[in-house]
Parts: sequence; structure tokens; C-alpha cells
Amino acid sequence: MAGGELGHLVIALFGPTASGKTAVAEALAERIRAELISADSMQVYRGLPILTNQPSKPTRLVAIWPLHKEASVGEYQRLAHAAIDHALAQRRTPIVVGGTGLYLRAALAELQVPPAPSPEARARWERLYDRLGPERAHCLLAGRDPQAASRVHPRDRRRVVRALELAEMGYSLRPRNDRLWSAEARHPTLLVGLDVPREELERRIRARTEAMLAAGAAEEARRALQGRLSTTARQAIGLLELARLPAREAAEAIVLRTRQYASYQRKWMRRLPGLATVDGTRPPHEIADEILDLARRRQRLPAHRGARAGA
RNA sequence: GGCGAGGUAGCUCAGUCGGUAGAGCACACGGCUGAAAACCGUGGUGUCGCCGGUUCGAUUCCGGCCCUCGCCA
Repeated sequence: MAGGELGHLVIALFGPTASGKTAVAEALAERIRAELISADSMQVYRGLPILTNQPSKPTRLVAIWPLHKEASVGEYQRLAHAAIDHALAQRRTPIVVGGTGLYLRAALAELQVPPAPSPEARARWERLYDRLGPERAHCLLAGRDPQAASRVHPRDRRRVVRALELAEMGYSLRPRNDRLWSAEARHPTLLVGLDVPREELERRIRARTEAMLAAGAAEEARRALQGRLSTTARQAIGLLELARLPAREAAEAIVLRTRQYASYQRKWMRRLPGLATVDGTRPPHEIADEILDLARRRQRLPAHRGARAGA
């Protein structure tokens, strides 16, 4: 049988920024043969190690793309699946650590990812949307893909445009197998969420922001902005703030956006099926022990129950 | 001290010719399938600075007081 001490089990760690995911993952890697794999839409970029809080221990799918590259879940998904399967083949336990809910689900499951439009098609549909206005554009979509239209709000320009592109190419925005919000996974998976109370998280976010500034985040941002930035990379928290605002204001803006991001991640945590919550305020090595305990217990269950728990 | 401007939501402000008020941001909740640190939707959270007067009724008009900012002393 492939896999190490824990067999074919994949361990996935989720939680808000500053909940201590990285430290716990590293503590786990000290205890078992493991392979750390990042599920983070910003850590994939090269050139922002401080702002995106990249781990210091070797981790897959970190710093793999230049800042001018447009990120894509589909592309990330292929790399993540390869990394996970490779680790298992080497009898290592893949530990998927992520802050980006969509990326985490893409790494664990087989999401259907329809093809990208040509830039021309996108521009054409965007112009049409702007010319018709939300209501009539949505009507047009309803005529071509009623399923998609019923799930998309007329004012959601991005999704109406995307659905129109896909309809034109013979696809639908609504996939046949909706695996995003299910517990389905490619391998038996233990999904753990680190829970940290709001007030404690706020303290950690402030401390981390100060630490980033002290570590030279402003210089990192300035350097990154000298090159071409993809629309995805330029969304990194702190990048534009540090370039445009005085240091104090930038720090406040970073704290605010990080807090908002953390609250978005908590939402994902509530919603991810099959997620086991552990107390993130305890020391990382204790949390790691608790997770290994959960993992070993999971391994004693019949495979089909392990794979489908919470589905 | 004098003159001027102002005190309305957590913040920045609008408004009410007298019938207890609303925008943006923040915040909360929900959605999401080649952008997700993105994007979309829903929700107003309030001694209208304080005290008194006029009035059926004052956040609005009148008087006094307190506070903030600016200019002049």
C-alpha cells in the first residue's frame, strides 16, 4: 500500500490568517514523513515572501509563478493534484495548508474547471454587458443558459459575463457535479480548521503587520511594483497600500483588509463540510499531536467511511 | 478674550421651509466553479452636543451653556 505511517490519508489544514496554520503544519512535519503543500492564491507568487507570509520550511506550490502571471484555479488544481499524488507515492503524508478556500477545495477534490475564454470574447461580452445593462444582459443569459442565469445575480457582472462566454463555447457556469461545497475528495482526507477567537486574531494580525513592516515589506512592495503585475497578483494585501500611503496609514489599511480577509476565511470554515475544528490558541506542537490522534483514529475506520465522513 | 465655521450612525458627511432622519465607508449575514487576499447580494446599528423657551409636536425656530477647528488679539 502506498502512503506512509498514515496510509493514504491527506491532512488538510484550514483557518484564518494568523491562526497559526504554518506553525502547526511544520510541527506535524517534524512528527511524520510529510510533504507540505500550500493552498494559497498569493503564496504562489515569487517576489512577495514577506507580504504573503511565505513559510520558511520547504513547501510545494509556493513562489512558483512570476508576478506578471495571471493566477488560475484550474492551473493550480493540476499542480496540487500532482504534488499530492507524488507525496503519496513516496509514502509521505501530504499536508495541504491553505488560506484560500477555493484553492483548498480544488487541491482536495476534482473540481470541473471549464476552459478560459479568448481575451477577445471576454472583451466582447463585457462591452455587451455594459451596453445592455445588468437586467437585459441577464435576460440574454437566461435565454442561453437558464440554469446558470437562475444562479447568478444580474448585477454580478463578472459572473454574467463568464456565463455568457461559457454558453457560447458550449459549457455552463453550473457544473454537472457540484463538488465545491461537498466533502468529496480524491483521497481519504482529514480536514482540520484552526479556530481562534476574534479578539486574539485581531491581536495577532496587528502584531504580524508590524512584523512585516519591520522585515521590509515596504521595500518589497516597491520592488514588485517596478515590474508588470497581473490583475491577480496586484490584489495582494499591502502591495498598493504600501506604495501609495504613508507608513502609518498603510499599516492601518493592511490591518483592516487582513481582518476582512480573516472574516471571509472564517465563513469558509463554517461552510466547509467535514471540517474538524481544533483550538488554535494552544501551542502548535499540542495541536499537531491532537491532529495526529484524529488522523490515526480516522485510519482505523473503513476506507469508505473515512473518505465520506461529513458528506 | 473678539469674530467666523461647526457639533447628526463606529468614521466622513448630507438632510429635515417644525411631524423623531440617510449616503459612502466600517460592521453583520448570505452567495460564489480558468480572477477567490477577487466578485455579487441583503441588513441602519442614532438621546440629531447639553439645558431651557415657543409649539399639539423641536434634531429643525429662539435663548443660554459646553466642546472642536480657523482667523484676529
